[in-house]
Amino acid sequence: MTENDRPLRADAARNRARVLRVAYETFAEEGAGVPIDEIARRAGVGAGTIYRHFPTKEALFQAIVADRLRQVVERARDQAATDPGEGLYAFLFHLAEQGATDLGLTEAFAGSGFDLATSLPEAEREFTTLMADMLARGQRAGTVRPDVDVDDVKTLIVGLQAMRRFRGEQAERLYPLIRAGLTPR
Amino acid sequence: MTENDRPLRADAARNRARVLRVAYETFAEEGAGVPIDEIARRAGVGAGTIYRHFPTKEALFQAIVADRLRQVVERARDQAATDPGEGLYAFLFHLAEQGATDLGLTEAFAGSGFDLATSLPEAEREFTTLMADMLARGQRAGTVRPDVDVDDVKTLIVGLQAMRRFRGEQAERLYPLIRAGLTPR
DNA sequence: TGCTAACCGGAACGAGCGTCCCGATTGTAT
DNA sequence: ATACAATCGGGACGCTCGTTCCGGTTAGCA
Repeated sequence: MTENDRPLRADAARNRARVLRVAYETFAEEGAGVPIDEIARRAGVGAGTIYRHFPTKEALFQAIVADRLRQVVERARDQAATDPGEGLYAFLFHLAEQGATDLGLTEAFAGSGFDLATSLPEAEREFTTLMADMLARGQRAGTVRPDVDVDDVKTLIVGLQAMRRFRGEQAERLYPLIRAGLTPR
Repeated sequence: MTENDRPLRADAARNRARVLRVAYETFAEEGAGVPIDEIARRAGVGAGTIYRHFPTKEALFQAIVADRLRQVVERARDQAATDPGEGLYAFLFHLAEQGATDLGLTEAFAGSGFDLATSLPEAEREFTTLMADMLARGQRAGTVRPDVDVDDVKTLIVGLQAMRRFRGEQAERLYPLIRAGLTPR
């Protein structure tokens, strides 16, 4: 019960929203390593203002990642409903593209100094469930090998995002190849 | 011509070798981010001693990586000579395994704050040539798709090492899958 | 309008790390 | 054995960055 229901003062609410928006962009561009002062500068506030809304830098990063994950999961749900056979592939490659423009998300998946399952267990569980679902659908539709499991898909996501992050658009050339590897012979 | 041909004093030579050996192990375990003081402590010397042999931490890291690359290339040459069809696959998966126990090497390939082609152009060229060679052999032997090029292989290496590094042995389950993707249908 | 609690910016603090410096030590040539 | 130059260890310095603190400012209510 650390909740505080009293509504924020107008300026405080404005600043909080501003910080969130700027932090979102900044983590995406620079990754989790960016200094708090840089986010404060971009948002036009003092560092103290950020710390009044988020107890640590880590907490701010988590808030952003949780939100980002929610978006990704939502999108994937639509994808899966549309085409069971393609859902998993569309999701994988979409995630890879996201990783290209969102360094923070990539780091969250890779787990560099930040364990998703520990920090955001709820979001992680939702994400895993969704993936299991899409995988099963693909396997039923015959577009995905039956011997692939959820952990394999998670591993693949890490690899795909690393390729996309470090090798740029060059990585896209490998998507068909990955798909071929996942397809039953 | 920044060379200095005068032989090192006995203690200096001993320390230099000791630092190289310890730095090798330490970068492998902890990655390029490990403090110089930690390497100095493990080697039983002062930080100043390291700086007398290597102008910067970066230079020490480069020296280690260059050596590591040389080993990898040498091993790959043997591999390629033995079995043209399997050479590329053996090399890829060997590199992935190396990445598991050698964080420094992984970082060098991924290019996180360190561009191989710029820092060690010679080693990089040799590495690239070897890869092109193995790729061509595999394609001639019919075990590798003809539409794959050297850049694709480099991208794959980044992905494989990321998988191995962040997902541990779990990554090995995907090796056959990657191979399937690379094999002509 | 005036009061006050909430909020603000940014200076200050402390920890971590790369690099430099210097008085003490030691290898080596004579 | 002696002398001197090379080398050594580790403390000092400067910088970055997360976090805290505080004197000044402002929103919201009476």
